[in-house]
Amino acid sequence: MGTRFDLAEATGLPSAFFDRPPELVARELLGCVVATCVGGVLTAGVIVETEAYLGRGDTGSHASTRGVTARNAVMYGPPGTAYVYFTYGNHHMLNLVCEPEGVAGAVLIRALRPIEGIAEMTSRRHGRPLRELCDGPGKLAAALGIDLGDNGSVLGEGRISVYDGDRPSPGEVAVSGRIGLTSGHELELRFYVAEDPFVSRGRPGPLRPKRRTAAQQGGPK
DNA sequence: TGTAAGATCTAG
DNA sequence: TAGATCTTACAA
Repeated sequence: MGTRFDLAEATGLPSAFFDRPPELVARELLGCVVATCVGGVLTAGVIVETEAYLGRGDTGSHASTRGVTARNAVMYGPPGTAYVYFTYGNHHMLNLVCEPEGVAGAVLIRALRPIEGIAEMTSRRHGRPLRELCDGPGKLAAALGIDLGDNGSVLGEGRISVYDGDRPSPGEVAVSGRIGLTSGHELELRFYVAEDPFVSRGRPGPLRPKRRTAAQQGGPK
């Protein structure tokens, strides 16, 4: 790996690739390439870390709500579309929708190894070093220029495309619990390339539950 | 309508 | 380690 990404020779992943259970897709996305073309600038990176999110029975998933909501509707959409959402007030997350239309499922892209448009990514990440450009879901979305405008876009037809790449051997793939969840973290649905320096630094398990109350927030923002 | 929680990141 | 940021879901 480590070869320069060539769009002309890259093979876009077909929707059939995503028309499968998220845990399968999440594992097989490792080594594939996510690319965006925002403002005429191409940026791309090799996927080194993913998490699978399932449907109603997965308490860590946005699809665990009582039914389809305005936010999670895209998770029930056709496979091979982008599900982008905004969280924690300042971060966008990139997910790829899996399963047939009508069935909720998605894979969160958690970390990339930058390979194309590094200067642009560095600019979008305010001069952060290469290792820190895409080593987290919020970071990679920022580096790739992804925002809510990409939510629901079909891969390869909008600004986001996903291409086949050099998959790691089974021995290089590690599995763990998902990161940052207070519920559902016990499920081993996080897949990453072991020993890869671009994998995020997060650790499995629940985040601290401490929150400010409305009174502590001290009025409108 | 109000409250609580959240698939995070960064500064100190 | 704690704070910033604000959208979403759900209960009352």
